[in-house]
Amino acid sequence: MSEENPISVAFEKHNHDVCLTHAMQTAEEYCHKQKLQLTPARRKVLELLLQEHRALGAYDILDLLREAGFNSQPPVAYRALDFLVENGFVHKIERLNAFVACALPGTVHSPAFMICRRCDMVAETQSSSSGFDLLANADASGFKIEQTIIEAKGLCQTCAEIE
Amino acid sequence: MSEENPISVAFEKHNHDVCLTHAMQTAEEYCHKQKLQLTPARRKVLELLLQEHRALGAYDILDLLREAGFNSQPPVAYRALDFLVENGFVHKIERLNAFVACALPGTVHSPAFMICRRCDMVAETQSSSSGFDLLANADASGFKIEQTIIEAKGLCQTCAEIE
DNA sequence: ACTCCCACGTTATAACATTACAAAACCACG
DNA sequence: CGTGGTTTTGTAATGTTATAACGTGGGAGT
Repeated sequence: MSEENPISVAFEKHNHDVCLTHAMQTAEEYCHKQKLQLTPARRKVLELLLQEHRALGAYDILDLLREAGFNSQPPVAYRALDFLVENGFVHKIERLNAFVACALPGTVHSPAFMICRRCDMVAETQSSSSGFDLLANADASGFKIEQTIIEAKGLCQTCAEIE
Repeated sequence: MSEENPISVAFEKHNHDVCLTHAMQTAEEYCHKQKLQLTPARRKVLELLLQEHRALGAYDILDLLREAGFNSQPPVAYRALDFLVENGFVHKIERLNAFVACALPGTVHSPAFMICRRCDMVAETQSSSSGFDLLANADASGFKIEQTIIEAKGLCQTCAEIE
């Protein structure tokens, strides 16, 4: 299980408990090392995203937080999400205005996402940072890229079979 | 989004009148061929985006429409934008929740964008659709990509010099 | 104990987007 | 023509996503 291929892990069956535990541990350690506070709200939001294993809107998260006894004003969720995104534990999916737990926490990576338009499943994959035109053009125009988002919309295998 | 910005010049100087006229002509012809209606509101929105030559939010567009004597309820802008996006005359920049006129109207292309975080300038470029990992992974997992968005955030040359 | 920083509590509001339904304009074809 | 279906628009209301602003409290270092 720990040898799971990172590619499209979301589209394959696997043990959530294990990946949740592992991801939380990674986050703990990272925060400890960096002297960052993984406060209850932040921890809970990360847990929720890992548990759900899909993209959640900020207000979905807010609802879940409320159920868990947390405060439920929007800033509560957004602050936690900002923290988690900043530190690479969570990614924002711009197309969906939603958030998803990182599949490879604790590693520097340049993610790309495949988003099923039918079931809203989000799978994280790696984008190579070399060999495509965007970077070459950026270079030529003097643009300094700091971060690139890549989001592919389409149909996951399951939904493609259904349609 | 509705903020006026002095640095909002393209990364390269060029004659807006010419590109506006050309783009409008292209749109006219395309719509005529496809039996699509380039109605006054749709035409005006496209003109506005070409004129401004930067990304505008839907409500910015709405304001400009109002100034031009059009109706100003949100659906007016969103309907026009939907039409223009569907037909490839305008692209949506997901990161900014904003819209920008296509730099290559009338051609099938897979755009990528460079977005300056300082001046919100948006430059369109081409993304090669081959040779990067996303597609390979998608293929391997059975995901059928229909559309990919690529948005790079960073600093344009001008802003990089200022900072 | 003081103070600085960070995180949180809370209210309010801004910004972005859609639903729903009625009316009007357009257009194909008999 | 005219009439029926399709597309577009008018309009009100509402839904969804995100941030501003300002005050409070708690822990670390001095």
